[in-house]
Amino acid sequence: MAKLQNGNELIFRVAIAVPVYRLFDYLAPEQFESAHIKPGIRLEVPFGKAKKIAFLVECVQHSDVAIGKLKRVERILDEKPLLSTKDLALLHWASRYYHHPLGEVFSAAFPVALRQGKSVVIQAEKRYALTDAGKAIDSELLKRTPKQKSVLEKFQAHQHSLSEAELSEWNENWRTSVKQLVDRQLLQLAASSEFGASASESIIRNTALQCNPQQQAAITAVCDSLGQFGVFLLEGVTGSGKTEVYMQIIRTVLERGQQVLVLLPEITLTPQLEERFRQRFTVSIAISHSKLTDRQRACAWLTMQRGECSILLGTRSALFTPLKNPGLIILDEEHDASFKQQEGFRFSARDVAVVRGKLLNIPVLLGSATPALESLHNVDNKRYRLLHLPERAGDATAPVLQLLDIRNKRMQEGLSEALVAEIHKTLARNEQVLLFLNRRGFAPTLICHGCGWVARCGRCDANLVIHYDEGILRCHHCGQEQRLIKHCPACKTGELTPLGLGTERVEKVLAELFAGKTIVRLDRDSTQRKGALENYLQQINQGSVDIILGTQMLAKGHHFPNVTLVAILDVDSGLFSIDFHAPEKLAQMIVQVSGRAGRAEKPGRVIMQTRQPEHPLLTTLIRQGYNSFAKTALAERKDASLPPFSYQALLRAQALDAEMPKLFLHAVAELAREYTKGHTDILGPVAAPMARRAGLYRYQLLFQSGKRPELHALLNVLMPKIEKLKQAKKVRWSLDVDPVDLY
DNA sequence: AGCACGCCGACT
DNA sequence: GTCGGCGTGCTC
Repeated sequence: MAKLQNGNELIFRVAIAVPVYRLFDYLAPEQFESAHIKPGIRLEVPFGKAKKIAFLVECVQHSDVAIGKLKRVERILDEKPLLSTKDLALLHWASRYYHHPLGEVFSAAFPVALRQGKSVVIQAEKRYALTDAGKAIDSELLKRTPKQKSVLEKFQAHQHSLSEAELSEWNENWRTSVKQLVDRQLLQLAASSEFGASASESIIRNTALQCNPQQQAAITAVCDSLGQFGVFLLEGVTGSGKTEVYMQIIRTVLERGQQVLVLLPEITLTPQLEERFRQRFTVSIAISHSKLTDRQRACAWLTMQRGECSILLGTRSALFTPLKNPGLIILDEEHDASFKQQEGFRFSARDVAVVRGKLLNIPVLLGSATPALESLHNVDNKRYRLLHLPERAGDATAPVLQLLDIRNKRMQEGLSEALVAEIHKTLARNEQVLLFLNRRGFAPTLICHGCGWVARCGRCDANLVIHYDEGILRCHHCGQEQRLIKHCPACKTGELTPLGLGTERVEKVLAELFAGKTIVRLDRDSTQRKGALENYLQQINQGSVDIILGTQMLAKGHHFPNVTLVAILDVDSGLFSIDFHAPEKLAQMIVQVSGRAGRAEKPGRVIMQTRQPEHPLLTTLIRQGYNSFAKTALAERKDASLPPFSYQALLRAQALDAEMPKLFLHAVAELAREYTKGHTDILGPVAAPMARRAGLYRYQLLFQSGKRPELHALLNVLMPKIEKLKQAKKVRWSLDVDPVDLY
């Protein structure tokens, strides 16, 4: 029934993943079942020369486009929408809030396979489990078939089934051995879904740990609020037992027959948590992050959508996964900047999670040892409820933080004599040392001792970083590389000298100073190889490593129980950034790195080398802790009318031409001034902190208002006009609502 | 984002 | 005389 009663054709208004702030109208397909026509269904439509997948937004009777120009929907792909009405409302909200085209927002919510129009019938990946015979057998009996023996041991070490993906992650060549073990009836194909454990069957596998009163209070607070919206900020230092709190709350949610979405900032953190969850819960757990194949992600998405799986563990992009029976959203390490998407649809997974929780009427649990200032502010204004875990669980004591004044001290490649002595003492006690330096490579600068020439990137406003191991100079911003040169290209005579410190360089001096000790360097360069990080972590935890040296990567999640001394080699570099977020990020980094030490019975110490021993950020943090720092920092933000006491949106523009981005933003600023009525400040345009990157010149324009509605009202009128601006066609531009870094 | 249309340089 | 460079504009 394509015709309406009045003789007009029914119009399908759809969203398509193109960077255009507009929906498209189509004629209804030749034939369709009107009962199936619900917002959110996927359609195949002709678009320009190509066919595209579109998402139905609404059906209307009239189109502003001449009827003759309308094309017809080619095919209806779904019998019913894959997203609930509430999740569709969430996407509409996100599109409006982030001023991003609805089609692209829809696209972000779907896994690639479904975005491309694939059918929802996707083969789930196989899982294998031990048979009773497999559980009972002594693996030594298989010593003549070592490959099968090791596979068997892998299964026996876990109490649960393993998926094809997990096996591949462990060892690429598992298939033959698994097949042989299946033939010997030691392994079997696990039930396609472990979910649906009948009520009589237990959801949990092993018993929960004993909780302290604060943990218990947190568990009770969230559990009492199940079935209604509320945001909880679970603040607990490393080792305070946040994960145990999560697991006990999850158990209650599962017992209610509901699902849980757990978001983490990084892929590297998923295996640990997955393992703990699998040890605890019998229900099936889906995983979703960018290192998985499209099929695996689509599979995780669909099993959650159908309610065949109870827990989803994923990164930022898993936020939009539909839940048949939503019960709870957990977002761990909520302060982490990785939750903010930094390109395209620039959403904050934390903020969208809160809105989703509100729409679904379920609680949202945010966890961190170092909550974002914004979240603490939301506690102050009663939007979030604080759940505090002040103590370290068990007997572990908190590490002692101290500043090491290195002014006028003799330094050897960034290491003061005092620090070297401390490292020696620690190693003598057979304990591990962890050194943190947030700069990879050998040295950040190559300078000519003769004429002052510096190796610069030809495409960015940045110096090339020396990577001695690879014999190259590399730009850390655009990735461009060139061979490491020996002679100055400018004066031809001068000697080229590395200036500054990177992890490679510190590693080299450590090898000299602590000859005979095992040193492991953990940074993006040393862990590029698949499985390299896991390998190193295993070595470290087995105690075969004495000194661990690394970047950022060390600050997140991994625990090093035998580390008793942590040193932050260069804390000062974080003190002088132009970005107002820098002190917050630095304080979080210090506390997070500190959390790596002193977990077991051995107390930990944290030494920070500084030339600013009186710096208020450092002294407040050390003497009074993160919360006092946060109070001070929030007070400063308030005085300066910075977020969270004001609201920002940053318009960025870049182009090959040096002038166009500035001209474009000037035109926008001029337009904006016509509409703002003084409620919103228009700051700039100014050159971006890195004015040129990957060959493109970059400018930015900041909008800031004390009232969010004012800011959004301005952006609402501005965006369509920006799109039509003639200068807009000569630059690449993007809007970033609530920017977290001003680069 | 794709993809075609369109007006200026080195090739059979 | 054409092939093709990527600037510009459109997609219901």
